[in-house]
Amino acid sequence: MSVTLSDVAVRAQVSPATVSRVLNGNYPVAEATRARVLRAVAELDYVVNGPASALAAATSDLVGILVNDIADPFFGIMAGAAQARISAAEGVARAGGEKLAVVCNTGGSPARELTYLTLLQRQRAAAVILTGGAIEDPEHSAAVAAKLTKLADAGTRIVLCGRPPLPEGAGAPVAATLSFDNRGGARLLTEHLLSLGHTRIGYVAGPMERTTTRHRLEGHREALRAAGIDDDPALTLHGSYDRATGVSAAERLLATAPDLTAVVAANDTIALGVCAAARARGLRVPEDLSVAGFDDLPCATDTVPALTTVRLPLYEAGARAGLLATARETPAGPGGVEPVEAELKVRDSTGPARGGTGAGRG
Amino acid sequence: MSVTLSDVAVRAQVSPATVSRVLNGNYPVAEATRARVLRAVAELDYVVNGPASALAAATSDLVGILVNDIADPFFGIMAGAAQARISAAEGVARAGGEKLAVVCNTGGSPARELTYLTLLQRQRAAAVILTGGAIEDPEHSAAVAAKLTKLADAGTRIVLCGRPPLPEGAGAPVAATLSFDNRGGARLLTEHLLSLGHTRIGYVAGPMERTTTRHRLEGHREALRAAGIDDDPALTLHGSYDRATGVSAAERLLATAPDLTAVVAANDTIALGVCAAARARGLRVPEDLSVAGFDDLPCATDTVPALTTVRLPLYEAGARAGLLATARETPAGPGGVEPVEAELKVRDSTGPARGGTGAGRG
DNA sequence: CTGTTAGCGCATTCAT
DNA sequence: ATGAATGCGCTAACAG
Repeated sequence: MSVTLSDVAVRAQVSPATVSRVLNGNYPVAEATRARVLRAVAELDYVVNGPASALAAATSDLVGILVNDIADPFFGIMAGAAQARISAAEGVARAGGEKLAVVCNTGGSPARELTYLTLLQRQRAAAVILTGGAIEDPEHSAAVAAKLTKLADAGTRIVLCGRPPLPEGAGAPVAATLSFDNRGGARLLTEHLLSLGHTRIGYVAGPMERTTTRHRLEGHREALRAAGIDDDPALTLHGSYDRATGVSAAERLLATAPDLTAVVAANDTIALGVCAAARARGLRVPEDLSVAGFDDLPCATDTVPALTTVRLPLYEAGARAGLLATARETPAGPGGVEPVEAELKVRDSTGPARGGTGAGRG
Repeated sequence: MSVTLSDVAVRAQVSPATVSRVLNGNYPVAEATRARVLRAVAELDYVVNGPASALAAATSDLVGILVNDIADPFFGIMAGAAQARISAAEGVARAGGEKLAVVCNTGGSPARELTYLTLLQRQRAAAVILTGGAIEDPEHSAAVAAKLTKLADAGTRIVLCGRPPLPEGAGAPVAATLSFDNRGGARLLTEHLLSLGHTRIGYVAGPMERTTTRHRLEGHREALRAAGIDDDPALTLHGSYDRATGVSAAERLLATAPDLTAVVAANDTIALGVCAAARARGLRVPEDLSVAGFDDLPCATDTVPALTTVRLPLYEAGARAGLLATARETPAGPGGVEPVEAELKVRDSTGPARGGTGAGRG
C-alpha cells in the first residue's frame, strides 16, 4: 500500500503524534525534530490520507462552489475568483492549511443542487458557496434551507454569492450573503432607455422560477411604472439564459410588435441572440432597434455594436465569497448581508428611439 | 453529533453491518430488512460519512476535473459535459454509486496543477481528468508524470482530454487519452486562407510552453511550407489566450507589417481582440483583413462578421472523458489514445486577399 | 516539547 | 441472510 504516518514516524525516529503535529503546524515542535520529520516526509514522498484525517478531525479541507452552469462565464468568473482566494488562503509554507476548492455544476437542476449539497455534507465540507440565482419553488427552497441548516450544524460555513438572503424564518445558518442588486441595475438600464425616448420596450426574461429573473424583471417594471408607462404583458417573454432564447424571443417580439424600438435582455448572452435576430430581419442596431444586456461579460465588448449592459463585479464578488468562506472574516452588513452594486455601462447598442426623442408611442 | 450508521442500525433493529450492506447494495439482503433499514435511514435523515467510508474502503467517490481557466468557456464546456456524465453515471435508485465530480481550476499555474493533483491524491480520488494543453517544461512534465503514476498506483483512473498522450517512457498510467487534432485543424485553417490568395499571414499564438500552442502553430507552418511560403518569424507573436493579447498583438502586427492580408489567432478569444484592433485601425474585416480563430466557442457566432474558425467537439469530448473516467469502458485506439477530429468552419471573417486571388506578395 | 492511548464511522472478513 | 469483531490512518486528549 502507500506510505502512512507511522512509516514517516519510524524513519524520523519519533512518534506518529509528532509527525501529525509538524504536518498540521498547530502545535509547538522542536526545530530539530521538525526538520527531521520534514526530511522523512520528503524522502518517503508521503501524502496525507485525507479521509483518515477528516475522519479523525471531524472536518475536511473541501470547499464546494455550486454553480448553475459552468459553461457560462458568468459563473466561471465568480467560481475562478473564489477558487483562487481559497487556494491561496493560508500562506503556510509546506504542509496543511491547503483547502481544496472545487466547483460543482448543478446545470440548473434542483435535484442536482440537492444532490451536491448532500455529497458535500457527506464529505464534511469546510464550506459551501452557492452562486447565482436561486430556484423559487417553495418546496425546493425548504429542502435547500433544511440541507443548509444541517451543513451549518456540522460546522460547514455557508456563503451565498449572487443569491438573495434566506428568509429570516429559515434559521439563517448562512455565514454571509453577497446580494447582487439585480433589481436596481435593471431599473437603471430601463431608465436609460426611457431617457432615450423609448416607450415600447420588449423584455426577454430568463427562466420563470429564478430569483435573478424575477428581480431583473421587477426592476424593469419599476422603471416603466415610474415613467407612467403601463406594462404590456405581451412584450415580456420568458426563456433560458442562452442565445437561442434571445433569437426566438426576438423573432416573436419583432413579429407581433413591430412598433418596438428597444429590447432589454435578461443577460448578455440572450442579448447577443436578440442582436442576431434583429440583423437577420434587416434591422440595424441601434438605429432601428436598441438592445441591452446584463452582466457585462467579456464578450459583450466584442460585439458590433458593443453592448450596452449592466456591470456586476463578478470577479470581486467571487473573490470576496472565497475569503468569507475560508477566513473567519465576518461580513459587514446586518444579518451578514453585503450588497453588491450594479453599474450601468452605456455603449453602442442603444440609441435614441426612432421617430423622435421622447415623443411617446406616436 | 450527527446521525451514524449505528443509529440507523438500532432504529432498524439490525446490525451496523447490515445497514452498510443495504446502503452499498453490493450484497444480498432480505427484502423485508432492506425496507426496514431504508425507512430508518429516511426517518433519521442519515447521510453517510464520506471520510469514514473512504477510509474503510480505501477509495472515495471524488472525481477531479482539472482545467486551466474556468472562466474560459473552452474549459467550461468540457468540464460541464464531463461532470454531467459522471453524476448521471450510475442510475442507482437511492443510495451509493453517486460520484462527486468536481472541477479544479489551476489558472494555468504549474504549481497549482501539482497541488491539486496532490490534494486529489490525498483524497484518494476515484478518477482524475486533465483537460486542455499541457505545460511543456521538462521538469514539470516529469513531476506530473510522477504524480500520475502515484495516483494510478493508488487506483485512481487517469483520463487526458485535449492533451497529447504521455510519452511511452513515462510508464503510461493513463487510462485514456482524447487527443485533439490541433495540428491538423490549424493546417486546414491556414490552407483555407492560402486558397483565398493570402500569402502574408500574421499569427497570434498562445503562451510559449503549452502543447496546444505549439501544435496549432506547427499546423500553420506546415501549411505555409507546403505552399512554398517561407516562414517570416516576425509575423508570429506569442501571448496569452485572451482578448488583450489579440488586441496588442494585432496592433503590433499591423504597424510593422502593413502588407498583411490575414491574421490567424490561436483561439477565438484572441481572434476577437484582433478584430477589435483591426476595426480601431479603420480596417474592414474581411475586406481589408481576414481574421480566423480556433475552438468555435459559442460567441464566435455572434461577432460581426461571424468568425471563421476550427471547431473542436468540446462537449462531446468532455462527455466521453466523463464516461471513460467512471465506467470501465475501455478506450478504442491503441495505447488508449482516441483522436478527436477538428473541423474547419468557414464563416464571414475571412475572404479573398485584397489585391488579387493568389497573386502573391506583389 | 514529546510519547501513549483511544477512538472517529464505516466496510469487511469471519462466523452463524 | 445476518451479526460480531477487527482495522483503515489519523488526531486529540492525556500524561510525562
